Amino acid sequence: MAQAAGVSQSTVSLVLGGKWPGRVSPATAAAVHDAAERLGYRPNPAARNLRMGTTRTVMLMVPTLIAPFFGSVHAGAARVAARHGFGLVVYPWPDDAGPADSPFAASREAIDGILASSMPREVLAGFPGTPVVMLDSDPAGAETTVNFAVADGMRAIAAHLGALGHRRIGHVAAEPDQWTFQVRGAALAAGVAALPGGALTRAVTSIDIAAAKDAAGRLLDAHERPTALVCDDDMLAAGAYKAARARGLDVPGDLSVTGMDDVLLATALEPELTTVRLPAEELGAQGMAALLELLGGGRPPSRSLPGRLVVRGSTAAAV
Amino acid sequence: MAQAAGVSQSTVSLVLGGKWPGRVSPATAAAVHDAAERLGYRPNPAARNLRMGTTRTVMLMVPTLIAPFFGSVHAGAARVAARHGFGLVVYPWPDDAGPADSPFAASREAIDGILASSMPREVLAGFPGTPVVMLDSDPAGAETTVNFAVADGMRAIAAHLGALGHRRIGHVAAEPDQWTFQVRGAALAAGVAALPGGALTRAVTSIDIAAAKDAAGRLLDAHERPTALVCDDDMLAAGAYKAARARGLDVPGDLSVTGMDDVLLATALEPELTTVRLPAEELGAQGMAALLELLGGGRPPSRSLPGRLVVRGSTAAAV
DNA sequence: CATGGCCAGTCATACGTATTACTTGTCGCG
DNA sequence: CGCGACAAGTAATACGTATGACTGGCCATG
Repeated sequence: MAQAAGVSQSTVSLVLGGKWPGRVSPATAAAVHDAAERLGYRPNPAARNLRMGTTRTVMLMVPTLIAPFFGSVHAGAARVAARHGFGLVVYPWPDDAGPADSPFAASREAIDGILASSMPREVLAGFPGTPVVMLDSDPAGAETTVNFAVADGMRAIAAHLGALGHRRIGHVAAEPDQWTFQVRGAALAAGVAALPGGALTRAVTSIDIAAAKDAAGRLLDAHERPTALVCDDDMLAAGAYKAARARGLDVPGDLSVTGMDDVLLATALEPELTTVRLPAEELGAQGMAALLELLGGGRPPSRSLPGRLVVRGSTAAAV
Repeated sequence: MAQAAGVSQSTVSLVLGGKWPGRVSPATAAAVHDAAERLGYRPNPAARNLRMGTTRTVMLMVPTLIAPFFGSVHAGAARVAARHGFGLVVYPWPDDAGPADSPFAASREAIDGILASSMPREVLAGFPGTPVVMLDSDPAGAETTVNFAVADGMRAIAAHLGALGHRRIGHVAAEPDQWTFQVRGAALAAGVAALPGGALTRAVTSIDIAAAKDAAGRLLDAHERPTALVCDDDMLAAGAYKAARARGLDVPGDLSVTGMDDVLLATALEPELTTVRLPAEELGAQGMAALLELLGGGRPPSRSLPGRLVVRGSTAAAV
């Protein structure tokens, strides 16, 4: 390449690196660019970063990409990473793998940092010393976190239902192994307790439509049937709809239902779901920004992003 | 590191590389591993690949990761890539970006190959000389492709509806800018033509629930209302459900509806959707396998993966 | 005319690993 | 004892780029 342009390798580097404007004459620079074009030459990025000992690649760890929520997180993170010239490898954590036999064990050294969304802290054990920003996770840890203000969201739902006259409220709860679901549960309990005469019942389920249908069914079959079901996330609400229909209950005529997250599913359901919109893409973007700041030697603070109650057709006045 | 273990750098490389079993005495190997453990030392993967001029990273290009379908494709591709020690960067193509100003332009040289799913061929123009495998794309091109047998799927749907007595069939069609939708449309037309007395009407829509509702509504408001709506994908079927409900039509009592893909949404709808299951994860896995074979100097053949009709509650005998 | 400063490039080296070729020591065997 | 085979480790080099130090030419200034 150097001889093709009739200059030294150093000059090629100066031109193509672009960091030293004015360091090289326009004519020579043009010759280099021309030769590069002709040969289809591209600088080897690995060699480029060799000196600084960095890969300019970060890893996103998510439980799965099949849930659209994490697709949105990725989109936000990828946008910010790309703008800073960082590559982003995604890491869907397989259910059955421990830190040791994870499929990405081979490339675990090939990254500068980790953005972990909704992951248990243990999975980071395999990556000692790697800078980490955690999303949607317990902020009590040492790592910088970016979270949603889910407690506010749950309180807003409780207040919304309270204003509609609901008092007996059922909670279709996800298993509290994730921090966010612990918070959601506690906030809902507090919100319902704040209603005069408010009473909360709860059924726990895995995040699966059929399982949620069963759990919601248990609540609906109780002696004093709740007039509203608050679901920990939108997918669980789909199960609640099914349980209601199976019992001939109309949503929202006989039963109000709410979700949380506002993924695509929320508007696919009929009636469309009242839920709290969590800005997933913003979560990814702010998390990535924090991680890059961390990599740059900064000390980014933990943050919390507000959600917004979106009232659609699944809630109505209590009967 | 070398001196910490009391050996030469070469020996460290021999031990940690692991490619030369028996080349080094067990005692020395243990000493090296021990020192590495103590120092938290990890070989720099960039330097590792420097010699072979490869990055051991491939790029997945998808229109978006927010659609669960592409999440599944990614999962399959990531699994295979990881097993071969390849990193995988994901590339959601932004609607508004041309090849030039794409957010990943900066890292475009940092990859060995491209796996492009459901992407227009033009986006590859910015990556001359890079090995490519295309998924869900026109197999007429020069690249190796891995596709679904969507034509078979559509014919299976037509036959299923035909067996239920349906003759007037409406097609809620996605815009035919993607190859797969052209094939789906043609195959459905052929399948309906094969039914005695079969008649097909068509309304085109963007892939959006509200737009699909409008398109389905147009078909349902026609003089001779179709008794079944065939939708080009599951999300469009959600719109068809809405159009039916808005007109007081029961699914499947008054109207049968089918989708294609079998994403999560299909079982979240009520009634659950009759659709064709396309093995998205398998698509990603086979595509990645083909790409890795290509990178290894092979010439992988193009393939087509069969779908499978999944009959659920949204289809019934014609009235 | 001598000097110093700047411009445009080049030289040399460093980055961290893989690999080839070499060295050293040991052992077995004739 | 002499030789070759072999085991275990090291030296040297290559990979491709970034960058600080250096060089030669040119011009302006005194």
